[in-house]
Amino acid sequence: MNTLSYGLLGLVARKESSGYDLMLRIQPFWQAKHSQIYPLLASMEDKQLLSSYWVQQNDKPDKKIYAITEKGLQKLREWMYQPIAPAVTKDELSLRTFCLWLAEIGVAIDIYEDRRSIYTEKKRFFENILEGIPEDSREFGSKTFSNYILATKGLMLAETELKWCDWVLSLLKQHQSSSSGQS
Amino acid sequence: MNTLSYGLLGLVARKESSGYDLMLRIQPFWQAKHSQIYPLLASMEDKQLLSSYWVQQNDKPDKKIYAITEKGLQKLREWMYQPIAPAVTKDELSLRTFCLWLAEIGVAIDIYEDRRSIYTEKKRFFENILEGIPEDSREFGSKTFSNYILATKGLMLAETELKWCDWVLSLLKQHQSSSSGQS
DNA sequence: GGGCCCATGTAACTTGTTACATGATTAG
DNA sequence: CTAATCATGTAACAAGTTACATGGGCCC
Repeated sequence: MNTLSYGLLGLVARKESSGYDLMLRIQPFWQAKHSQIYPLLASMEDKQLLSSYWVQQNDKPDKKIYAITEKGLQKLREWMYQPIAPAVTKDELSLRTFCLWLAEIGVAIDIYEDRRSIYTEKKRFFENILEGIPEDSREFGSKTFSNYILATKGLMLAETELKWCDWVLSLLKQHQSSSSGQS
Repeated sequence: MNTLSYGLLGLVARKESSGYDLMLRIQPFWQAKHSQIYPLLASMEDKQLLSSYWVQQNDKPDKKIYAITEKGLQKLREWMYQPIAPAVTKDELSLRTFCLWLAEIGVAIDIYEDRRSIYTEKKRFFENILEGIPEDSREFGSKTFSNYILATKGLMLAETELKWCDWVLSLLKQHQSSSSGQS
């Protein structure tokens, strides 16, 4: 069982869901495609950690709902006592930043403005989630406590990234104006 | 050519380096093992984007230093005009947080305290880097400008993660004391 | 004497991506 | 009429990890 499998198991444990829905809900924390998720769910069903049933829908394709089994819940509880792997971040922007010295300043500004708008959107995304969590669902012990603290983290990080973009842009624009007319 | 290859090319372009050194320097921005990096460097040499020579050392194993070629530099410049992929983050802690409702509060506290000390260390790491960058090496155009803005970002993010851990811990401890004696 | 750092490399495996395959409904 | 969303799945490939392999110097 890999980490993603446990993540899916954890989501199903809180609320039975379709593979498609799990794929969407796990995105903010673990970017995985449906083509990776569907086979994992199937193999967890083979191992009897999950059970499933089909739900017919009109106007939409039918969906397969997964629920956690007692065995799956047991497996999840054990997982809670295992050591936690450090976070892995892979951001092409950082690698691109290594090479900023060989780009024109206009290109550099475009790069960080693009990133700025991505994080503005991300900030809004987490703000919306937080607005949807009522005060009485924010205490430890409730299943939504996780949502509350994770959305808060997402928001805080998005704000920090935004602040950084603004700061970088201010440095770049300052340089641009101070050296205007020199080229 | 994948993203990691361009990242390595970008580092070599700023300073010729051994594979081992590149492996260490790229860690904060792209976690890759030496077993992935060495073959990539070899294949880039095959494509004549890099050249190499051996340096003999006493007391340490000999090392192979890579330098960028004109063709490699050309390739890097082209890369600067390509679209940038969004950041990918995979943090087991987030997935573990989904399942907090089925853990005891003591276990939860341990988890976030562990993470707290990791980010305290990370903060120090970036602070040290920043201290090593003199004022006059912080302007756009210099190769160290990248180091300056990336280290600043690393520091800002580490501080945010730290603040979040502290906040989560305060919620957990508050809950712990308010419900003490109830179990 | 045990373990870490330096330094390079390969082999076997797992994880993750892209592309293929299907198809109805809805919004612009 | 074009694209997106919902919904599931597989096949081929690329990316990344773990383990194997070697070996001197240094610190405790």
